[in-house]
Amino acid sequence: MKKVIVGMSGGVDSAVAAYLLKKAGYDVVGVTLRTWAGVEGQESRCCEIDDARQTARTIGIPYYAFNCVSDFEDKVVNPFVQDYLHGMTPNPCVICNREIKWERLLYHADVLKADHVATGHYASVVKLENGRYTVQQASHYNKDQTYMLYRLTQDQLARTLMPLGDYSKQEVRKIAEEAGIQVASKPDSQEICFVTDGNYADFIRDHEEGAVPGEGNYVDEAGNILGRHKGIIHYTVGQRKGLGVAFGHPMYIKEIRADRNEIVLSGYEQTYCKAIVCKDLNFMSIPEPEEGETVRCQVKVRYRHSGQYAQLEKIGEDRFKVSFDEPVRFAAPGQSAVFYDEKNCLLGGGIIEKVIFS
RNA sequence: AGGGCUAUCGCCAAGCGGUAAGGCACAGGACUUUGACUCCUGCAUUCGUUGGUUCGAAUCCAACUAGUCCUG
Repeated sequence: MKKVIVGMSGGVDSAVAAYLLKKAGYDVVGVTLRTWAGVEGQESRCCEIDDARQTARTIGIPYYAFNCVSDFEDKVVNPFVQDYLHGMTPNPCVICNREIKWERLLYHADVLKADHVATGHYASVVKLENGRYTVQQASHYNKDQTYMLYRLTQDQLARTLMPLGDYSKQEVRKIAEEAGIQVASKPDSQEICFVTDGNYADFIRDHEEGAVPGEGNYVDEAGNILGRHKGIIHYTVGQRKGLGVAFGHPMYIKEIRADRNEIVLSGYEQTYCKAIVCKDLNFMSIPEPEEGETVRCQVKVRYRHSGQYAQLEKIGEDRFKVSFDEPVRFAAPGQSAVFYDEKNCLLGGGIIEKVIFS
């Protein structure tokens, strides 16, 4: 009998993943990675141990909770804070998946002599004819979570099971209900798991030893001063609300210039970009393209992006230029650009380093 | 002191004789394992004040008040 370690967050999805694997005949062990010790013992929404433990008991599987708070702090939280201080818009979940979740689950799988690890992501692991592993979008596109998984390595994928790829959220809740799982109707998680009150600026201030950048100017693209901002950590590219300045029409943050403590505001049309430069790449369905080679694919510059066709081109060491067929809006440095092939599988992805508007 | 200009929601702002656009902000809600975006809903019976002209005024006229600029 194959043994599998299921990462359980305390929510419905991972609970049903564990349940389905058990039903399919696997020797299932539930594991929760404790990533965050909030004030007054509040846990983050990615690791609610009490719910996970109760679910494991209901399903009838062994369960362990492991602490990885300091690891999470080092690899996810601190880089998140630093990115914000430098005017970028980090995407902690994609880092966490590779560096924490899979890394630690596989470690525990080895210790517990398990063959696989599994999660409750809405996506499917696929082995291709070229021998590589990739992740295919969920059949129910509106819950597809492949965007968050593009950084997983071949070694990680080789041992990964994702049982929920063909289920809809409604089906999952129904299965949970029928199995008597208590969290069947628990709300979906949302927002960054370790910023429990949704206030990033305060969180960053609390986690930064040094001074955080203060007030500065809003400027237009020509450099004219349009007003004052509260400090760059309060803003992100694409933001329209909460700017505190009024114009006759909507204004968006086009760019954050951390070095000059300036925020560039522009109208709707000016927020489109035609290309981006990515770094820190990871390739899945294909090996990393050579310099001079170009690859056609579809690219998402954010979770919930419908995607845009583009051409990839290696322009240097761990640097790729992504040229869009049609301009896209609100690509933000620090966010991830995720590439898909024609079969809706992950081709690869990287972190947006630079946005090219014209 | 004289002359010009302006006074419309907390803020910006359209309207130019026919019965108060829009944006920001704010309040709800939808969407969401990142940030943002987006989408619904609500938000001036009233246009500095007082009179007048008119079937009808924020829109025209007068006076007053306040702000602003120019001249002295």
